[in-house]
Amino acid sequence: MYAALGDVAAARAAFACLPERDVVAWTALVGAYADAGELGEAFELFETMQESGVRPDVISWNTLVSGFARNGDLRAALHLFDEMRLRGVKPGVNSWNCIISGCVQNARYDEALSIFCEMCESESPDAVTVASILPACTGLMALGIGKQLHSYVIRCGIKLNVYIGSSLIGMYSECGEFGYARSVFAAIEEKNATVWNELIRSYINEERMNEAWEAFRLMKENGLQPDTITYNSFIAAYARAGQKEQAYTLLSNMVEIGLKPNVVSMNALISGLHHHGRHADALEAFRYMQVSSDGEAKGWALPGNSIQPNGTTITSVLSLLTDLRLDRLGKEVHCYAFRSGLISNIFVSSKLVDLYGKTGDVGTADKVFRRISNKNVVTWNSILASYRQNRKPEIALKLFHEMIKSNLLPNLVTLQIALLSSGMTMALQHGRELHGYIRKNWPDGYPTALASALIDMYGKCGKIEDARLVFECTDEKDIATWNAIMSAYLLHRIPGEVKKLFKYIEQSGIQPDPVTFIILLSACKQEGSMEEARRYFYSMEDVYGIQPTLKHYTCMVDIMGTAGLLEESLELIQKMQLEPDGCLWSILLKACKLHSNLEIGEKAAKALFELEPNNTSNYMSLSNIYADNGLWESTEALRVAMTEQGLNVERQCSRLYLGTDVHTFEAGDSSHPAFEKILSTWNDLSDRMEQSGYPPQDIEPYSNAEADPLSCQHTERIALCYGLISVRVHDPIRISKNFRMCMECHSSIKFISRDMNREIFVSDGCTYHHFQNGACSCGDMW
DNA sequence: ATAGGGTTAG
Repeated sequence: MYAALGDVAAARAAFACLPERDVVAWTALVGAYADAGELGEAFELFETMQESGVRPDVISWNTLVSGFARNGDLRAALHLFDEMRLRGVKPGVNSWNCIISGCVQNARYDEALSIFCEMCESESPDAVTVASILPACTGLMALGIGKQLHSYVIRCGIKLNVYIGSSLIGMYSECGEFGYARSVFAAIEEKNATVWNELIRSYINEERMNEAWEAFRLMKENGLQPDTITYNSFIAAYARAGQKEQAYTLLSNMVEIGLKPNVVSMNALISGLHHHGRHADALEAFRYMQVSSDGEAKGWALPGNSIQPNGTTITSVLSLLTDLRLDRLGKEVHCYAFRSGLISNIFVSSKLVDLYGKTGDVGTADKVFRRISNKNVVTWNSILASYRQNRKPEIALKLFHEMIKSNLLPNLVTLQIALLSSGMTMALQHGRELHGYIRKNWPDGYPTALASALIDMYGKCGKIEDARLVFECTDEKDIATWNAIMSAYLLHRIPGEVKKLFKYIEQSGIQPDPVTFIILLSACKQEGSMEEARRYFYSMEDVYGIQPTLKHYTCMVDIMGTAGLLEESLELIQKMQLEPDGCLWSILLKACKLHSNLEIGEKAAKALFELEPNNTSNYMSLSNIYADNGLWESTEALRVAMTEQGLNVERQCSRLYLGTDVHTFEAGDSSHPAFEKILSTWNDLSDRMEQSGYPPQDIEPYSNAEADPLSCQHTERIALCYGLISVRVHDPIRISKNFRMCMECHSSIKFISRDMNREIFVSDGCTYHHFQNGACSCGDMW
């Protein structure tokens, strides 16, 4: 009795008074401790029972197994289940039910199903088994197995009770089989609130709100009171639809009829509104339940109620703060997660890695990542994406290999990030290895999303033919596939092919997306065909119903500005319905420089620095403009202004790819073992350039270690020299650097490509240069 | 003495 009441101490006292302790008494005590979550104690009692000569029977084992499983230690539960069989105790149907429901409760649906199959070899599943395994089918969207279980229930004459019935409705409704869901509902003789809730949810899932409310009314008519879960389902529906007022009305309705909104109600509000893009409203909902640092409730809208955030809350909120780039509040939530222990929730910790990665603090992202003990694929994907987004793709690739070594299987997202990272670093060999891996794991054709990522990778690695091959071999092309091949041609400066591909798109009736037009407009820019760009730009809305975004306007300003139509560009900016951003102004600024239009140029610069006072790259581009015009004093003034504002400029560095090895050359760093050789190689080249009549190269590659961070520090020359020494003669040299190349480097590499007869690729964050025979694919425009 | 359903999340 005490065990059932959850009073462990009383149960223990009662147990101590027993004159005789049989297996039933011992097991009851073990169960009491297991229920209380005191697993260590439960296990010790189990041992003590055996030491005192009482042999555990099958129910004792079941008690222990389910105790561990329910308290989240599935590993131990599985181990005990094996141990039981090793000790010659044959598991009964109940034992199988214990371990299966344990797996399901821990969301290990695949494991649950395989144990279920094992069970079917020796036992017949009963009503409890079916009710336990059905949620696994729902979780895996395994409609086929679910249907088989349904027919098993009918065939064996198992009564369609509320447990099996509600699980079946849930399964069918989750799999989109609403008709089946309704007929199961009709077949349940004694319906309870759960069954009605499932029916309502099936209507909500089908977006039939009128029927959902009709069911709500009928539920009451049949004498069943809607409960918190009923209301939460409606709240979630309205929040997802962005209907904040309706959702809040339901909250107060709940309170009026004496129901307490719980943490799920609030989570539904937060995540629903967030998904609908109502970020401010979602944040407001969280503030209602926010807890201050001393643990006191700051103010929950409904008096007398304070709802503690749980793992789901924190996950949703972190996701929201990431989208809003509110890293300061994110840190507060991080502290809260730490204090409350929610940090051990894998959803929470993965989201934290995401947050820090997306807000540019990859160092903290890495620290959080390292401390996660139960890393899964999503955790790894988060850290890989963080490094990639923070322009450290070579670390992303290194971690990818670490992940493989730790025996975790990469998923589609992992492979996408790895391919993107390979493309970014031009790590062709990595990319090829990934391609091999993908072919091996999807022998009958891989998902289209991976095809697009492969096309992107080959394009960025300079292998346009391979990109084309993957494109041609992809049967089910979606718009992303087309965009990928088009942007590969764009990268290789073959705008004619981009437009040709778009013609196919038009002819085959595929709907282009906003990205398609960015690529198209950029192709027009490469060709300098302004009229065509205009036509595409206006056809977006008129023909395809796509609203131009800021990026499209930026392309247009770029093209028109380059063509010298500065007044018209400014007009376009002023006429558009969108707020111009820094990027748009900086493009206009560049065009103004090109045509020496100081008047509009100053307007653009003023707007730019107002918008992004802390963006170092803006100063970079302005500095480049000054430098190109020989305005050294202005460059210096800019550098002083930046120092005064405490801005740090990212160190310049170039990377050279040798197979899967990456050599990094940072500005001012002469620690490379081949330093002397690099220097002498450069001196030789310098001499040869001078003899050939190239303009004198007055910049020593290592001389300006502490120099102005805004001027090019020519790290690509160092990388190139090392490449000339170490890359096999007929292999291309691949370099990527984090800043735009300067004019001098560009012309000297052109020279070297002819003089040394080498193929050289340089990606400089602005564009992609392919040097061959003294020419560059960028046509000297970048 | 053991086992069964529903709302929120990447």
